[in-house]
Amino acid sequence: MEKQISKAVISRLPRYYRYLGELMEDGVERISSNELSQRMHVTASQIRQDLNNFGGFGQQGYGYNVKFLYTEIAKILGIDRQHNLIIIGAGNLGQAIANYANFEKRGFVIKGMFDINPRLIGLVVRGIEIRGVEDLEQFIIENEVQMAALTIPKTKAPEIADRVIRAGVKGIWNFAHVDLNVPDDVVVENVHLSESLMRLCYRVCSMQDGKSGEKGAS
Amino acid sequence: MEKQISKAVISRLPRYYRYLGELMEDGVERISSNELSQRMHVTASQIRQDLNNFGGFGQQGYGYNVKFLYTEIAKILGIDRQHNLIIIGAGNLGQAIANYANFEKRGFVIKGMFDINPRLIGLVVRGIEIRGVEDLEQFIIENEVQMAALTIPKTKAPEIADRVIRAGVKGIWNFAHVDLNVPDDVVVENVHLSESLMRLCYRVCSMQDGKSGEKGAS
DNA sequence: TAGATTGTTAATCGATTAACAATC
DNA sequence: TAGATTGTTAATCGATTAACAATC
Repeated sequence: MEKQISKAVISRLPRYYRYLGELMEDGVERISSNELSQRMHVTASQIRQDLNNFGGFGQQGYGYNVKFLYTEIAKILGIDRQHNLIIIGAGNLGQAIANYANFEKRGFVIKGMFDINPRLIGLVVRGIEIRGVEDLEQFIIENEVQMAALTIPKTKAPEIADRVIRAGVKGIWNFAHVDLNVPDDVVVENVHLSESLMRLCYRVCSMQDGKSGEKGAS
Repeated sequence: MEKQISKAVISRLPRYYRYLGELMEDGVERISSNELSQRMHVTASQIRQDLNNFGGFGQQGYGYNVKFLYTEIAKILGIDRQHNLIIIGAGNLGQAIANYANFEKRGFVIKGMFDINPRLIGLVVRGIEIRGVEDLEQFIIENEVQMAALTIPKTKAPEIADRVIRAGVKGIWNFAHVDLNVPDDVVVENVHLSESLMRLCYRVCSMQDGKSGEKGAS
């Protein structure tokens, strides 16, 4: 059994990936953990520690090759492969995700969109036809759909989650304000926008109530 | 100087709040840390520890009064007060936020929406007119806007952030894929959707590569 | 009172940071 | 070789969990 990587480390990887992508665009070839740490406002120690969970990507006296590290992190995250995705809930949020072009660059292919609203069914968003949820199971199987984004109300989410999981979906990107119970071999990534806004609210308020700074990283 | 509350604690408060709200809807009057811990899949110890950062809300032998705790957490989060909000970027994501009715329940009032696209300017979303960004500063001052949601491309975000901050905004809800540099008295809450999707991807992939479970909480 | 459950201290666990030998 | 910077171990720090006295 391989060493377990902590969730804290995983959640930092996409940010490293983003910074490395920008460095590549700027034509930077190599970078030291120290330089990167200053740009990212983290410690160099943490960067080296994080990366070494997955292997020695650097070279003493030189640092890290930006391009190489970029592709290695892509491999670690699994975004070097293709992932078939569907979006359930074709409202504004669902359409926002469908329209977000960058996802396709990272191997995420939006295979279909679904809704229960008859007015939306048949519409085409970014070349993707909106379907009724009747077709869900068959579509998932036929298109080897691995992940589903749930941009639907919390009342519908648990039932729809069960259905897509039974049809073979392994990852749920959950925007509904509810915690989903899923089997051990399925993962849920929650995006609870209202909770995010409340956290912002807390921080704004405690700032104004005179408490100086804050603890912890963003 | 008051004791600093760790970010980990803060980020759990909205979830407690959500569960307590649901308990209220179900007509539950009191709950013990133990019962709540089972529903939420956290330890009872953590619940008591978290709440005691802010005061003794419970009663020995009884537990916690659901309604009381609910309103106390609202006070802690600052969502018992009104907060004026604007949305900059009236695309799908901006509109999704504007349409999300629940925010208004929690004291968040969307005062205005802004965009640079002339096609969108003048349109009305949920009773809110979309304005051009020329009017930004004046609008913020006149409407006592405290927070701004940035649903714009990463290229525009830093400049717009600077402008709203200069006009008095204290909290930025940042959906752009860029890290914003802000003064000490301004807070940024990031919602980086692409990073969230990458985390999901990692977890789906490592699940499939045979590694059994995971560490840490969602 | 007896039972239940909190508030809080102490123990454990994990994550971050510091330090430095290895090595390019 | 000398200088730079990693990989990695050890030290520190913080967060979570366990335990239990206080108390309703």
